[in-house]
Amino acid sequence: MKVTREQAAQNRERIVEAAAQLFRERGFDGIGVAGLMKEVGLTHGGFYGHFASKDDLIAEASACALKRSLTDWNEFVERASGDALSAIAGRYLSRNHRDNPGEGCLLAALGPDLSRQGPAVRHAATDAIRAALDFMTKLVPGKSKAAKRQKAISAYATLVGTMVMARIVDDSEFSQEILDAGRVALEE
Amino acid sequence: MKVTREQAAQNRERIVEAAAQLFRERGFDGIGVAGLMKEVGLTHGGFYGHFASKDDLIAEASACALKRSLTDWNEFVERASGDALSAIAGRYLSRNHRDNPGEGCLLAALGPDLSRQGPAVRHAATDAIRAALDFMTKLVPGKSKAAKRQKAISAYATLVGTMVMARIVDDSEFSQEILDAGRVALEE
DNA sequence: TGAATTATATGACACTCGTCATATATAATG
DNA sequence: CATTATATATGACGAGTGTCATATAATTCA
Repeated sequence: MKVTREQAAQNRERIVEAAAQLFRERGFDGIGVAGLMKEVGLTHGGFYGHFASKDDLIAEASACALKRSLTDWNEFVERASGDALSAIAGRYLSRNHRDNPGEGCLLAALGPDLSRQGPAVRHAATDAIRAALDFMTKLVPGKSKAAKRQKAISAYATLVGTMVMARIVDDSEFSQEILDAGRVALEE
Repeated sequence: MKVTREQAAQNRERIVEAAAQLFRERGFDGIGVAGLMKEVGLTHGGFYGHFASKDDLIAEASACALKRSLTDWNEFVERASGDALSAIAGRYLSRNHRDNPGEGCLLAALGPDLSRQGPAVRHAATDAIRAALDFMTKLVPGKSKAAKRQKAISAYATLVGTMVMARIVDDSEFSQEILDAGRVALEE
């Protein structure tokens, strides 16, 4: 069975997108090549026509997810009335984001797992984090450029850490308290 | 080969401690039962005399690591001259902690992986997080009890998120900048 | 000392994993 | 239309997984 060049390219992209979602939902080890291809409607053998290895896909899917997050942030900010950081925090620290890691922030869904990956993955993630911080530095209030950057970094870290904690906790009231505390901290 | 009751209990504890370290270093899926027992100097079959399953061990090792972190914090604070939160932040956001996840904070090493675990693990983690936050609430400055608690939660989240980011980044200068930003944020 | 208990060792089980060689069938090209 | 190129399918490989039944040997207890 062969398909159009166009169709093939489209299949490749569907694999990357499915991977980006499933990795965030189940972890890099939580879904295998076979299961992934099945999800896209293909058989596992065809995988290696598109990617050199699973690690290769992990790098690409990670970059894809991070890039997507940044464009989402851009959208929120443009639509937002009021200060930009609160707009982002409101979206990021929502129950919706907490309960749907597959479509959310890669760092909150796979942060520690990323640091255990190979050089390619970590480099892609580093670039994306840099881009996100550059974006955020412009939004954040502060006297000097350095102060703004420092604030941007710590704000991002607070977002990630808050979401990680809110997802671990098995008591929904407690989880909500954590989300609220994060939002308050980013509003002063 | 049989050993003393005492020796057996000691072996069990060594398994838990080795697991607590290796899981933090390699992830829950990064080390198997066989490899773990080998590390302790036993054969893999003996594992099920001590634990009902790998999940069982994951729960116990997680609880062990979290409990240990809290007692460590207690020590730092008692020895510290100056404010307690800065003392904790100084230790937590150090290069030493960043480069040795196996002996560090479980949340920073396995946060998202914890949220994908079964009820037993998540419940143990929830209890430990509650205890850590209770401890931290006492240390943090603030007008009301509620304000102190909110501050404690966001401070913990900032610690975790900062460490997660600092570990992902593959540029050591950038990583240091992230650690510094976290420390500054927790000092105001 | 002799008998019962039990901590560990051995070895196997069914399964999943990532990877790849090969086959097949269709699109692209002349 | 004939030929080449190639996207996917099939099926297998070895290695690793968690789990467990059984054997062994030493401790514990009567």
